[in-house]
Amino acid sequence: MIFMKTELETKRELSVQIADAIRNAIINGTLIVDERLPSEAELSDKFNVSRPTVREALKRLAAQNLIRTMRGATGGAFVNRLRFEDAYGQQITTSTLLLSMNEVDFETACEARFTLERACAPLSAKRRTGEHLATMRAEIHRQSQSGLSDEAFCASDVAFHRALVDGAGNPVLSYQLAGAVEAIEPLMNMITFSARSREQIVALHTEIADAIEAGAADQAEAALKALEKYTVALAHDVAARRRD
Amino acid sequence: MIFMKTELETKRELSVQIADAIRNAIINGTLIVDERLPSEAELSDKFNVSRPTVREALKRLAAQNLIRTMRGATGGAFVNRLRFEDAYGQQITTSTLLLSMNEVDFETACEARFTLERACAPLSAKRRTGEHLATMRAEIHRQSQSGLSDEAFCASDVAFHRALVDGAGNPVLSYQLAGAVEAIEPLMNMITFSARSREQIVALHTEIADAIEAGAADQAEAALKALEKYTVALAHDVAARRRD
DNA sequence: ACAGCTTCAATTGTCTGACAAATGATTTTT
DNA sequence: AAAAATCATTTGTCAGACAATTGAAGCTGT
Repeated sequence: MIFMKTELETKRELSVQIADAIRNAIINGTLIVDERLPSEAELSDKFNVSRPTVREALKRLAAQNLIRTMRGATGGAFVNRLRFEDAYGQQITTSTLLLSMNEVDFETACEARFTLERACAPLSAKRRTGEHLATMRAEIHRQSQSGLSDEAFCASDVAFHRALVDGAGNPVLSYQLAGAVEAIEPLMNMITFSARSREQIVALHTEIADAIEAGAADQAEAALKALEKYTVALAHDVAARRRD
Repeated sequence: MIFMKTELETKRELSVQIADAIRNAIINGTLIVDERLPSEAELSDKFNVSRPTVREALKRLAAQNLIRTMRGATGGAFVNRLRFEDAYGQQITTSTLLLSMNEVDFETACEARFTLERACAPLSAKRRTGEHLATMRAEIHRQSQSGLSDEAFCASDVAFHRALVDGAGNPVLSYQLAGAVEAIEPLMNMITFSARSREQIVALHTEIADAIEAGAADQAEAALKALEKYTVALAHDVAARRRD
């Protein structure tokens, strides 16, 4: 069995130590994907702690998506295959909180997001499929409809940019960018988009989609740069109006 | 008080529902940084569950760095200010597991990493401080010493590239890149670096540092591109030799 | 032999009640 | 006034119990 009857350190909480031990076993490959961990009763034996303590440790791991648990005779805790989609959620929550709690100003967040996104543009121009293009066009169309709430407009904006990033065909990039693109949405939601500014954004989105379709990386990067500049300017306007 | 005596849904586990409720309160600002949550006893009352169940919920949140707990008369659970440094660790663990569990090939991971890193180069060329440069030079020096283990060489490589990224002076970028740069290290560790290839890498690092120092963004990007190409080639050699 | 039903055993989910350990506040003592 | 002892509160840990779930095993009727 994986875990010897080992005595743990003192000082730190037992559930933390146990969670660490299991996490390390997962990371270094001692426990492999879909492998079943010992039952809670067995683990309490192995680590010489009570079942509630073991459970707290397992809940810590579950919160990180490292294990899943199921009840029943064949149930138990299993090492989870961490999927990109699952990781998106964590990434977005963490990034959102980081921005809101550390009072990152809009400009900094915007710079990070567009810097990373521009980096994806050349790959996307080369590799995007028809589906990516279709999504981008569809979102542009949605954005140009009147009567769209600011939230819906922002959500569509996110969808547009994710299609652009996904077009690069690199899941690692998509994962990394998920945080950057989505975390900024709450900040964007503070902006009120006038008909005039929506029009401008739609025009830039169209320019981007055209460039991606044509395989014109430079053009896409330039349009993204213009979009960043315009977005920051909009945010400044809002801030200025707030001060009045 | 924040949480009304609310009845929860059925089906999903209670500790998950409670954790979600508190997490949402943190995200939407109902609970602010450093605010103290009700004691475990109070929470069990509020949610009509037992204390172990409340504790499992709190441990889930603690695993995500959303709260910290302290014992004693004035202790309790407090909303944690999520710091960038704390988030680095999570990001790296998650990214590492994503790569190893999803069998992302080296080339894809490498492409993502260098694509993002190249995006940081222009900003770093503009804003890097003397300290960033000094770190880069020091790591280059370390890398050129003989008798360095492959692991130490890789670790120094990571430190070099982090200094480059940090030079951009955008904490959001640094955070995002931490995962990309560090997660690839385990994959890099499978490469055996010959004296010849170390020499080559050191030369490219020097080229990068020179370009950053001179504010020459294009040159830095070109050198990074060359480094990516060389790294991928090295990995291919290793794979080819393995097949023999 | 096979399909459907019942029973069973293992496992997680939840509860109760208790005690230990830590720790700031309070009181007492010097 | 300073130091020491005490206290109250809160988290950490434990033991034991029962409920709920669920696949497996066994049984039954055809």
